[in-house]
Amino acid sequence: MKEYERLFTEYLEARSQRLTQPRRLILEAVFSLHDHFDVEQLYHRLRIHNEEVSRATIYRTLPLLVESGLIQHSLRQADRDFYEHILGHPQHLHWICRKCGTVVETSLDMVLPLINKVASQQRFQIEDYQLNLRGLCWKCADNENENQ
Amino acid sequence: MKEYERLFTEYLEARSQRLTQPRRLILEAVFSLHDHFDVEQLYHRLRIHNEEVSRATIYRTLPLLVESGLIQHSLRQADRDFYEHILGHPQHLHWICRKCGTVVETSLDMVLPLINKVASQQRFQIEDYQLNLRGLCWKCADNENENQ
DNA sequence: CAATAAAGTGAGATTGATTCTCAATAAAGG
DNA sequence: CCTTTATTGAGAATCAATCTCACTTTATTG
Ligand SMILES: [Mn+2]
Ligand SMILES: [Mn+2]
Ligand SMILES: [Zn+2]
Ligand SMILES: [Zn+2]
Repeated sequence: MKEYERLFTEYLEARSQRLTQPRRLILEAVFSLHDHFDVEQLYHRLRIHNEEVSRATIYRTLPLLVESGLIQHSLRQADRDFYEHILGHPQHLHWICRKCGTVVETSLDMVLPLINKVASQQRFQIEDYQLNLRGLCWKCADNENENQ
Repeated sequence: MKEYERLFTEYLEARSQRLTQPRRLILEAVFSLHDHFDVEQLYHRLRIHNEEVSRATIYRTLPLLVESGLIQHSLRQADRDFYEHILGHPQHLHWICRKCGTVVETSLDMVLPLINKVASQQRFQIEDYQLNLRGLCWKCADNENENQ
């Protein structure tokens, strides 16, 4: 049994909830993706593999995965919420191009200790890191200059 | 003439746009607020002062203020976009309590040089800083423990 | 293996922030 | 004034996210 299955089961059982078939399918899909995803992408990913789960169930399951610490809501783009699994993934910065939508990740190693220090100083329990920089990637910046 | 008026006028004129009465009212309201605000708050702020501007115009003006560098879209909370004016305000971190909604700001002085360095390395033009940490403030964390 | 209770699901309706449309109005420049 | 161009307001439209509720799974018990 994979670790994320064990953790999710534990989380659910502690609250008298069940690891049902739809939830298991969503969990597997989430960990099969290695990129940021939104509900629509997850929905189609499941359909492609003939694993039909309703959108409503996806919308209901994502908060459970967030609460259990397996995924994180880390971006908002094009009026949609994007998630990514975080189990085993170090926190990072997101560089989001407002024009082409590309998302680049860079290390937070230099910064995380400082952030955690501030957190403990004010006794703040961090649940989600949303450390996002929006602007123009170099390609799109070059294009804007060309076309004035 | 205040600096933000001058800057906004310059921005508009460079694009053959006009500093109209509604836009001027919105601009003044934005700089009269010293906190994060959303469209609804701005709308009511204006109404209170008998300065009626339609929501549509507010929604149309905010992107202009963002583009001109006077304000920033820095938070999303309770399904709403929140802005704050940034002219003369140093960038900062946001600590957002998911339970009571409180937003605390802390300095970015230690971190900003590192971020800017990474930005120039990858030639990324930053337009908005959305450096947000979500979780529980100490008060809400204490409450959760009390009530198990 | 039923039978029962509790938790979960899917389809479709609903909500609500944001965007769009378009006729009417305001600003700029002669 | 007059003309041109930009802007506005009211209400309709959009669409991600949430909610409702009858039906289905799952777990438990005898
Ligand atoms: Mn990421
Ligand atoms: Mn702020
Ligand atoms: Zn780009
Ligand atoms: Zn709180």
